[in-house]
Amino acid sequence: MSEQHITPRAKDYAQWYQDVIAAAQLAEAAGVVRGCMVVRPHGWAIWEKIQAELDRRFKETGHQNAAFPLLIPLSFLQKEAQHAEGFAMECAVVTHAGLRKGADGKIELKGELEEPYVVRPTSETIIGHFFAKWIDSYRDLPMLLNQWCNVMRWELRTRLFLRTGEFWWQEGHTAHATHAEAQEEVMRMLDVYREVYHDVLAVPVIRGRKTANERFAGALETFCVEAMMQDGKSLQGATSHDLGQNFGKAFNVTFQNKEGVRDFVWQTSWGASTRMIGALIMAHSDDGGLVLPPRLAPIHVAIVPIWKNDAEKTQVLEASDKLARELRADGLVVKVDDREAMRPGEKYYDWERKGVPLRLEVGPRDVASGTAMAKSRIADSKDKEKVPFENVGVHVGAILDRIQKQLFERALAFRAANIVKLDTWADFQAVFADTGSKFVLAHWDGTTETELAIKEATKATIRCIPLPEEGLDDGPGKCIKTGQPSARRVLFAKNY
RNA sequence: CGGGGCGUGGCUCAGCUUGGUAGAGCGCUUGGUUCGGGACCAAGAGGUCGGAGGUUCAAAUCCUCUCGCCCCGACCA
Repeated sequence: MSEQHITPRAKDYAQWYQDVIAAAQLAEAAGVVRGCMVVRPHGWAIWEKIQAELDRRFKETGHQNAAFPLLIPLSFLQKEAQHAEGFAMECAVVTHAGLRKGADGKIELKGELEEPYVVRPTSETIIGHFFAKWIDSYRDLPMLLNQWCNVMRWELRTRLFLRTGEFWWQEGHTAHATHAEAQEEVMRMLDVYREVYHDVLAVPVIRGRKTANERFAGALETFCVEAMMQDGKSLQGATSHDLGQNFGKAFNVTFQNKEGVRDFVWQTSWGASTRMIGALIMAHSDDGGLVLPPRLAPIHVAIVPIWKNDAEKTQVLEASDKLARELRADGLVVKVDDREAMRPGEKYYDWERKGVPLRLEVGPRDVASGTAMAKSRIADSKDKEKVPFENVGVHVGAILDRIQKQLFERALAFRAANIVKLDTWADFQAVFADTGSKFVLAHWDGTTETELAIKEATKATIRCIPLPEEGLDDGPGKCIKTGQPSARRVLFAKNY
């Protein structure tokens, strides 16, 4: 409603990001709770769409949803040493239950708990506990669960959607009889994430394996999908972990195999969070505000009626409502913007900053000609096209499909223009000078020491070791920093 | 958690140096005129100046503490 200024990307990318979120009313800092956010209805509607797309695919691949406690006994966290170490610093802890009125009349804490609870930063431990209870035979496997929930990580520095104290996500947890089966699951879910990013968010991603240094605390291997943002930085879009038997051993999750031999289960976990909304914003949005791919847009079409007097108003509103009814019959969400106090131009800006993919203008001239003026969110403001009232659903559907496709292609082209293979340290440093970043495919000698030295020197990190299927490698070479032998190129970038 | 910046009607900010009863623009409400890319006129409503304590006859302003937000770093995904 109120006019919002959006800082241009070129001027201040971080400020632009915040402005887009505010202008589209996606979320805001809670303020009263440090580092936490309030997701406003428009933001949550996008999340619900993402959830629906993921959830459908989880079910199609045999998973069931369940729910586990928000609070985890502190002792659980301690059972897997690496895991505990990895999350120790960011755990919020519940130490008291109940309140009472103190001597000064103020509310104070009452009963101290014998064993404190940790507010879940992730649920491997508590789910491990229940897996141990539920799994006894190879016939109980595989166990394929997922939960949609919120988690808390006490981050020192937060940014809306990208890193907040509390965030919403899904975490899949599975147990298998063999390592091979678990490994298959890890890749299957990684591909689910890739599919949703490509087909729904219209954001191209690169699948890869994390280095030991970047691995999930407690995992054997961590895989990820990495997406390029418009400033050339990378954002980890989702992760899928091969937990090996680490949690099986920590929580004594065992089963008897066909031969009657007892063994620890092989587990996986995989997750994607509200951070996906951050990826969406930074991949597609522009200086005019939010840009949403049609498949995620809570509102697909905004119809703006244009009138000068009551007679025209009646006429254009009637036509607009009719169009809306037809489009809704096709399953689209349509708003007829009949607000009296606002002129058409202001309505255009309003829907644009909210990311609505398509606007239809319906004025007296349009009613006379039986067509509406259609304006795609990603087209130039002068670039409007006529859409006939007749079979409007077919035409609008085609335009929305086209926008979905254009967004993906635009993002893909941007990434192609900003991904480079480099073989000299000087070139490498030049790319990451100041605040610069691209996707750099370069050789690395495989040691954590070199990885950290490169980070120290350039702030770029190894985002992943791309899977062979990504087709980004071209054989062995020499490490860009040390000159030592390297088997393959890895992906470097600054990251969110 | 270290360094820096900022908290004043819904929003952007002025006022603070040099204490003296809180301002502007936008937005909002009402009425009217407008309406094909951010309209205009008129009349209104709206603020314990982030919070607590202190100094003072008097604090948005000075001092101390504290909370929150933003940026850089460290940590993290």
